[in-house]
Amino acid sequence: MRDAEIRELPGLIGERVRVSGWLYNARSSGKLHFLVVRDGSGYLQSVVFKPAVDERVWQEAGRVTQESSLQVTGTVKEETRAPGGVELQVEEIVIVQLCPDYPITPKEHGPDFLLNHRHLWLRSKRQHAIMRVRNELTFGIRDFFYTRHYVNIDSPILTPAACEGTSTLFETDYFGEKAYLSQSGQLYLEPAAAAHGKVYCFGPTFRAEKSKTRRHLTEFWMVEPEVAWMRFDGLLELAEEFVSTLVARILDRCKQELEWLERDVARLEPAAARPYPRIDYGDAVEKLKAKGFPVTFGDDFGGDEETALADESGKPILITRYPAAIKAFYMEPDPLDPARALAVDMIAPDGYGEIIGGSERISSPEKLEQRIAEHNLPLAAFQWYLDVRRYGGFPHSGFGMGIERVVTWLCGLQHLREAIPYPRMINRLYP
RNA sequence: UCCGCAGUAGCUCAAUGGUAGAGCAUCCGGCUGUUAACCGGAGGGUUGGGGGUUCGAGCCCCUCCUGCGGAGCCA
Repeated sequence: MRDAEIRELPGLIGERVRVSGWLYNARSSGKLHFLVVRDGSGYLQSVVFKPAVDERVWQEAGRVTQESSLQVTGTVKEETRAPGGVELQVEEIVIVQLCPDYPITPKEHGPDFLLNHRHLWLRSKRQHAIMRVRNELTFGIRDFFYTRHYVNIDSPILTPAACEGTSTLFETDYFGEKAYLSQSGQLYLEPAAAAHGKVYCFGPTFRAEKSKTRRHLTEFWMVEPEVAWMRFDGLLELAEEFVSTLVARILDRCKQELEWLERDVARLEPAAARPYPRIDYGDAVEKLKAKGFPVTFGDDFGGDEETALADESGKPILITRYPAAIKAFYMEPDPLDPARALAVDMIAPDGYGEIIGGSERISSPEKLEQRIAEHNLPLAAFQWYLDVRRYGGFPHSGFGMGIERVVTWLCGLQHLREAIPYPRMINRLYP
């Protein structure tokens, strides 16, 4: 007899194993108990047949409750009637802890109830699948950059001032001074690009905006590459290659999870191939006008507008060259039209919204200083950032991608809050 | 901050202004192949808080609280 994880069992047919886990669900008839055990690596139908076991084992099988921790020992058997094609013929059961009144039943629950029990909700099959996809995505991101010789540079979370001067920040006391939780690692990444060439940061980001939509969290994870000498065209190429590579990886390695999530994979497959459609901001405005949206040149797009612009094919789209006035201060003006910025947003299809925002950065110290003044930002706080231009200025570009929005899209979720283990939103800090 | 929707059993939801109900969960019983198993029985309620109208309020009115969705802002 050996200890085994459930994922190994298809290769252990006929062997006697012990599995440690939790009771996921139970069904019984007069002389049979079907105990579905989960151990994190999979789900196992364990069959207890009354004539085949001691009376004590039969009694234990009858009293074990949902989510009780237990160890089952028996013989692995190929069985087409069992989910997964393998089941365990039980000889011994040890209940480690009998679980009383598990709150989350196999029936429906509302979002508020489930979020109050997020620490338990994570055990459910659907949440398990989402976290597996998230895990594959974050590992795929690091793999993507590592194999292309990017260096991971972690940005600080506690910062002395607003990075972009737009969003509302969480303020905290820092030994008598004010400090803020970071809303972007980008500004700290640019100096590192001068040190290593190709860099990225990957960490939590905080926005104190009182947003109440399915697309917003107050704490979310963002990955931000920054590349020295990369111009705007190169940035568009990078964003496309990045997202298509990640989608292909998920389709290849998370088939089971996407099936459990009932994700329409055919809707995701087009995004695994390049190129993605690109549309100039000005053309996007015209397209929206033709569709009856009350937009004028200079407006930013809302959720409905983004959805209307999205491609029919299931590919994300790139919207390029936004008006400078509605974009961040550090973005390089378009040489063809200084009122525009070399900025790009990537919009996921099917209403999942913006997943990437990026730009070429201003490389001239004079131009940057002027922009800081125009945005009424405190010049003194940005001296170190201006140094990137003063001491060997160079063209560079980068973007930020929101992890939860991508997970939401990949998994086909209705709400961003399911895409992170412990969502932080307005009115929700527990558990 | 603004607009809209909602709050009834542990959970998901019903209930013309007239005796508060069902399914699931829990407990008891039945069934040798179940797939959110099924069948029978039992217990379980200050209808979010406060005030008002009425012979009578879960339902109508006022107010507060909480949650959800959207706008703004963004990834």
